[in-house]
Amino acid sequence: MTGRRGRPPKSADSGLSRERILKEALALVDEEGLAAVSMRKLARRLGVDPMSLYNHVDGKDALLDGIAEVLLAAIPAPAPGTGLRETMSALARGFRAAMLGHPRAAPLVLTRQLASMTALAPVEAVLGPLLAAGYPPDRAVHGLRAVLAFLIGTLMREVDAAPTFSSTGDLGRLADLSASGLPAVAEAAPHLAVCDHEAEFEFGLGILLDALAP
Amino acid sequence: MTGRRGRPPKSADSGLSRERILKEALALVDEEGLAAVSMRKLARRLGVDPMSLYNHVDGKDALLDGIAEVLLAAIPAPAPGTGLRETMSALARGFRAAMLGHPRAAPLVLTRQLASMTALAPVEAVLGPLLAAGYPPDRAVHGLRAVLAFLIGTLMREVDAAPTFSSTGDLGRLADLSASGLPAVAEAAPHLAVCDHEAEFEFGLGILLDALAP
DNA sequence: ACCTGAACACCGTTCAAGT
DNA sequence: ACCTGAACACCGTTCAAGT
Repeated sequence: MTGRRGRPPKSADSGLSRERILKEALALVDEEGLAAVSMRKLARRLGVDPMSLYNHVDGKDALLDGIAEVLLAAIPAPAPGTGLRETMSALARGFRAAMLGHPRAAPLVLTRQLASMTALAPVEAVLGPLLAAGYPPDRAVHGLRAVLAFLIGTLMREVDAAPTFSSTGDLGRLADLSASGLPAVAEAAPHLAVCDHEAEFEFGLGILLDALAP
Repeated sequence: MTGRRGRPPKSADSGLSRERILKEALALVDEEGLAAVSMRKLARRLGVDPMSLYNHVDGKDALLDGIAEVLLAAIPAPAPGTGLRETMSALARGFRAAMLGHPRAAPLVLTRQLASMTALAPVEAVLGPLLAAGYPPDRAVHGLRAVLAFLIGTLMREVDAAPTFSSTGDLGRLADLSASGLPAVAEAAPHLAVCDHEAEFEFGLGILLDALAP
């Protein structure tokens, strides 16, 4: 019984691991934003040679996918056995909360093609009640995707990564809108110049859930 | 009358202009994708020193914003005077068509914070009929934003920039889904493994328009 | 007013070498 | 198995110089 299971401490055991790398990468994104992420800077933060990262992660793109999966994994599974509407609503809220917890990293989830199976648990949680409610599988998938599209679109805006087509709340903007010469824009200017994300989210989600789970 | 309006051909008149730069940049994105865009490569294609671009464009980020505005400007204004539902539906289709015409550039529109007034024309076109139909301004803006969020989310998926949470149509995937051990996922696997974008778009848009413009 | 080229401070990744 | 550092082929942008 030598302990250590055949892993002699030898020399440069830096304690690096995929998990530690992803955690530090997420912290870096939270602090400095996506544009600031580089393999070299991340290595510096970990006190390690840049090339060491490649022993645990497949390159920069795989690193970003990894961060996305960490975020995705934070979505809580809804309590089983509750009704269709409650389940869908809880999942949507969980998704939103997970993204708003890391707004600068959220675009990684919202804009990347993720191959992972990580996200299948939420899919199951939505699809189950839809099928149980009598939806034929193809319509259930349509419904799932419609809600997902709305979620992605709203969250991109909340996270400041999507076009508002009108404003972000600064004051000069209100004047611009009023003076645009477009009558409807001018009339709605006070509302275009602000965005209550919470209300926006509830409004859209309400429409979709009314249609899918009345 | 000297003609030439005080612009002597002098020397290195390269014929560069903001318009020519943006056009070539869009072509570059169409051909090689967003990741391949660099000031230096773009300059090479234009037969010009990289730094010359900075006389017409404010840097790489402004260049990307410029491309996005070119795309946005391609959305046709809907015929005025038609009904609420027709107007919203036409605009949604026009937006979608403009993005699908340049799928690799579309993320620039869908994921960037655009300060431009370029997009106010479509906003006016939607808001006008909503207000005329008796919507109070705040609810009209809610409706506008809900549709926009759905559009952004669906288009991100169509353009392969968003997570599907299940698949992209390859065949190994279907097997994975069926064998996932998740009963609802397995039952819906054939539908999760494919995505008829047209049908998906109509389904979601239909729900929203039914709620907003019945 | 517009164009140029050298220079600076960065990148991601390959490869050969170490332990 | 994991870590290192030199090297390669790139980046965006500043600045001084040209016309």
